[in-house]
Amino acid sequence: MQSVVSSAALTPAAPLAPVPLERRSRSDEVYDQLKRDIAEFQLVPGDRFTENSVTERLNVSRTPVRQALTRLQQEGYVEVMFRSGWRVLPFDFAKFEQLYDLRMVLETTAAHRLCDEGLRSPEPGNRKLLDDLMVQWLVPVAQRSTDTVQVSQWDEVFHCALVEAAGNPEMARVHREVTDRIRIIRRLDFTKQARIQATYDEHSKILVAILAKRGEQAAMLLRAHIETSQAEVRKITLHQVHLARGSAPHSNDQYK
Amino acid sequence: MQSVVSSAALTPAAPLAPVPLERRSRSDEVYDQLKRDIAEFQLVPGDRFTENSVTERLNVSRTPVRQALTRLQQEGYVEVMFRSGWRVLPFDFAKFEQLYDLRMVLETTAAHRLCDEGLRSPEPGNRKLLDDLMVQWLVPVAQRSTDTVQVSQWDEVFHCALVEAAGNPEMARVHREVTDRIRIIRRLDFTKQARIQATYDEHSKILVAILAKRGEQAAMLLRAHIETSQAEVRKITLHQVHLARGSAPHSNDQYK
DNA sequence: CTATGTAATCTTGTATTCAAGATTGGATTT
DNA sequence: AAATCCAATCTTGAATACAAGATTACATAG
Repeated sequence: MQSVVSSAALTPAAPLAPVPLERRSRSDEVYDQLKRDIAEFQLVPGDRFTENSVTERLNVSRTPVRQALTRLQQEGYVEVMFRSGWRVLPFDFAKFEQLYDLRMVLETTAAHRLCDEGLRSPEPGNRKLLDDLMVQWLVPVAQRSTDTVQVSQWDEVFHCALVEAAGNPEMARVHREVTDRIRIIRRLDFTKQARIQATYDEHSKILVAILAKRGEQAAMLLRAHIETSQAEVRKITLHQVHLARGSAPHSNDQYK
Repeated sequence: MQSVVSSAALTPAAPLAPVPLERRSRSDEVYDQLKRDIAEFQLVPGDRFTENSVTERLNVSRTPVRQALTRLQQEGYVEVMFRSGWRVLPFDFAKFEQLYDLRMVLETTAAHRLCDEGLRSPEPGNRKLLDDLMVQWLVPVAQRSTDTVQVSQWDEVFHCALVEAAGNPEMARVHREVTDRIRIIRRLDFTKQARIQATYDEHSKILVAILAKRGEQAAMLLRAHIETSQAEVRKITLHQVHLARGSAPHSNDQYK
């Protein structure tokens, strides 16, 4: 029990990717479910709810519910009101602006590094990430998807893969957290067909620039791409939020 | 309402500063205590321990202990082994490299923005942050502190303030998390007097460059400054860790 | 009708109990 | 002596019980 230290302390932690079968606890299930509910407006920003409402709906005890809520609170999705219930944090547009900005910093940094990669190690694994993106986005117009939900998800994957390919897993992790946080608002932006075509066009340009090792151009295109989304966010109204809520498969009164 | 929220998000989780006005639960106390124990080598990377050992030492029930441990697990400090205890994650030097790298990206971005601030809003509050730094670091050699612990803490504050002054609270929050994560290794780097003088010199140069709105130079100096620390990290040996452990006020066998 | 005081009901924070294995130490067998 | 089996002991995950207030519904007084 005692001097495991000397040997263990130098041993690098096990690689994250091949974690052999993660143990999924009830807390994890509840966490994922609640996060989904928030992103899909089952739980509307500003809404108040109690631990028991979740308990009854998901049919688990309060313990895993509380663990999940604590995690979500830590990550900035909900807040607890002492002995007076929980609520989904109301929309904070300033915070979304900041998150979009942070996203831009991380992604443009990644773009630059992908283009300077000749100076570093080639990283075959990351190379494959990029190749997959090429295959998916550099396609004839006729082969482009028209499914807004589909393209919205692919868009997330595109940007995450870009950062992951840059080779700093911690940076990628932070970027993924940011992606999670803005998902709720990003979804409202992806309703128009025009945005879909623009997304294909812009992603293509970005990939071509990276392929040509033109870092500054790639960064500039990314910045413009993200700024477009950011501009859309500023047009989001509470009315739209309400509409999205109505379109949800189930109303949220099961939380009341 | 949301003022409470934003203030919470803006509250710097300073090393020792108690979070103001917030309701402090037992879980929070345990969380802080355990985090301190890890940063100060009361709990050594690789060490295994049980929930009950913490329970007995801090004289609280398992519930708040578990909440604190769950948080620490989420943040990458400890891991749980199913029905077989917990352990402090062993040193992962690759991860420290990545965190230093991320830190560099955030801080150089901040430096650039502080220099381009003429184009943006002046932000009087952030201006004061910078002024305070000037007062603290731009002093005659005779007035420099020689207390390694003191300077080590001030160094953290310096870099955090720089990022905060850049005006993106979310970016500052992420930077603060990174700062927390590398504290354990940073401490080992700040034992030599020579590093202290170098720190004063380098911080001075960085501030002067920012004052002169020379963004590229400021970023370059920051990069060099952080790379120096990063290089020191590569020299850290387990022997040093063991020494640091021995110098801790209490031995850690109270966890056994 | 309005305002107020109060008791019943909720709600979260913490402690305790129960469940399902994992670990361990020792007796037993080969 | 070495290996193996088995029961007692630990350990975490989840459920439940209890504590300290916060909220609410309602009766009552003005």
